[in-house]
Amino acid sequence: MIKHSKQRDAIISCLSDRTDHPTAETIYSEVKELIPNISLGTVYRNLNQLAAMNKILIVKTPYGPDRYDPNPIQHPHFFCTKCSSVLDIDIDKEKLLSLGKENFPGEIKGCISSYYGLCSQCLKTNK
Amino acid sequence: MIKHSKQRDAIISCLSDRTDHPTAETIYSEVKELIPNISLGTVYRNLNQLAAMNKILIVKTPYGPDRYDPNPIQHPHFFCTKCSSVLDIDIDKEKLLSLGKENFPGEIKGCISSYYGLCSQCLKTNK
DNA sequence: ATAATAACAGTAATCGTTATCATTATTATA
DNA sequence: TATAATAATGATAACGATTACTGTTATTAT
Repeated sequence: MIKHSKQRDAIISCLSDRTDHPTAETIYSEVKELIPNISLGTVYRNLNQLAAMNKILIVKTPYGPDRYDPNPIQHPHFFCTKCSSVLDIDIDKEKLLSLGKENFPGEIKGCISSYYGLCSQCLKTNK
Repeated sequence: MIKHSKQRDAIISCLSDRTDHPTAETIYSEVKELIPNISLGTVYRNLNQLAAMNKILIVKTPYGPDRYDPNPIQHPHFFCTKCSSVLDIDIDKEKLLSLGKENFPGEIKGCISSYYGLCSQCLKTNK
């Protein structure tokens, strides 16, 4: 049985409506401004709980700490190797899955796709 | 300038010709039978060095420790959620890349694709 | 043979994350 | 509304995987 908590509320409201896929540490330091004595463990505990309830997504990164996504549906991400930003990348999930299912003898339940390279910002300033 | 070492030789020969994508710990305990006083740090140092020279691949897993692949060319993997085995899955890399390139404004340099589900072994015994 | 130095074993330290535990806050029930 | 049950908390310790350090050993160039 789940009980209401202002910490969880603050974490959810910090994460929703953002597209930058923050780390737990980032969420922690932002929520800290509203609830100064919140602890990092509370942030992790709630993020894990929310992910277990399918309200958010944990985004595993090739390097560095996990990032968190307010969109709970698994979808592909792009990792900029220059500025480390994490972006959504619009790819039809079914196409990715069917590519896997074509030649695999087991049962494919899902797919985590991570693209990497330079984001459009970095591509510009790189010039 | 790189110097020869029997430890590195043993690590390479342990990893080559296997398809099970062992962890550093697995490689460590197997090489230990030939070189009993080898240390885990040496295994990690050499695996990282070999990966930096593009002789092997480090396979990041959604959960658990990294795995190592004697095939240095980045390619998709399948993770069995039941037995934790890591398998190669035969998917055309170019198809995956072109799916990403279609609608992305930056420059895509590569793609790490991780499929998961039940391997054929587990699918059978699951019945 | 000697000198230079890459690689080593052993171990401490790091990072990101999870677990523990006594206390506090929320909710259900009397 | 008071009380009891317990979920959630803050603080901190512990964890797993990996990396960094340090004095010693092995390999290579001279």
